[in-house]
Amino acid sequence: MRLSRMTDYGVVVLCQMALAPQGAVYTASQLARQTGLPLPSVSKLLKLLAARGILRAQRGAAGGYGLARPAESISARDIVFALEGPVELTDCVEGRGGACERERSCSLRGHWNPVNQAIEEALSRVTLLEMAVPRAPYDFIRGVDVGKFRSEGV
Amino acid sequence: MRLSRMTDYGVVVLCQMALAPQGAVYTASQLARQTGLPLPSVSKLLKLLAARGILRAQRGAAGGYGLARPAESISARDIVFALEGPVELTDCVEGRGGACERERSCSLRGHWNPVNQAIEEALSRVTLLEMAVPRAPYDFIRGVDVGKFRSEGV
DNA sequence: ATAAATAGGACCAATTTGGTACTAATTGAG
DNA sequence: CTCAATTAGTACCAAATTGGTCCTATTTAT
Repeated sequence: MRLSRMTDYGVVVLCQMALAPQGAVYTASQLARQTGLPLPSVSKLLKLLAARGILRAQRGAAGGYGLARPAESISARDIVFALEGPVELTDCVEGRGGACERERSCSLRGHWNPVNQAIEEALSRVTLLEMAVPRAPYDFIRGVDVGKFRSEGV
Repeated sequence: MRLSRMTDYGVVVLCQMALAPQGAVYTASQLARQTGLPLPSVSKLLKLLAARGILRAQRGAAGGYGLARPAESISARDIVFALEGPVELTDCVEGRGGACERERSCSLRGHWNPVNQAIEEALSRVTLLEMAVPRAPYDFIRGVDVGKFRSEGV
């Protein structure tokens, strides 16, 4: 049970952006360099995130990408949704017309829904800012004050 | 964000078995016929579930598969674990030696863990019995008494 | 004008996945 | 004891998905 590598990349890239002051823009190549990820994939990723409203894109020379909202109001759920679509653990999800021809008679219909919802909730509770705050190697630092950290611009 | 089709099949097959009295055995072909799923896949599935201890296998003539434990003590987490391995949303999960060469310096390390755990919890809360209880088409029946339903052997 | 950047496709190679096929081992029944 | 039914195990194949590449168009600051 895994997320695609693209989603993983997405979080890495977004974390990088989350640590800059609001309004800063990064180019695709900057982000690829800083994260060590392959440029073409990062580029594709950024286009997608911009199309889904997570990022704001500025075209043209001196353009780039920036967060469309503050990092604390972007959740893991937003990112997963943007890059993988809705959480539907199986083909059989209620409220999708015609996916399964047995829908009308199927007695299993909808049984995964509570699990889907619980997972969405879990993803919603984690914000990008929380994911972006660096942890010291091997957890030497504990109880970091997120707000303080952020204002220091580290 | 999805489970593999095999896991989906697994739940369908297990639900079928959950509705029989404890100790009943089904052959692979019976289950394939009853569920309408392809026999070879069902067969492979059952072997796996038996190897992982979810099912108990009886070899030889008049053999077959039965639940190793009552349906109410098998969780969705057990099934997902058996068929897909541990919930690790990304490559970067703490406590897996050597998966990522940047582990020592990585500041993102472990940030998915809370999400992984929340998902495991969500899966653990749903039992096979709950998934197996038939729902009337379009939710005409509500508030089924699971225990009562079960003892009637429907 | 030009250069730097995003937008949007088409395309390809590698991996994963679902499905198939075959042989071996086990066991109940006649 | 023999046979037929059944699971166990393995190797393999085809199709789908995925990550990655490449090229062309569009936008925009200088």
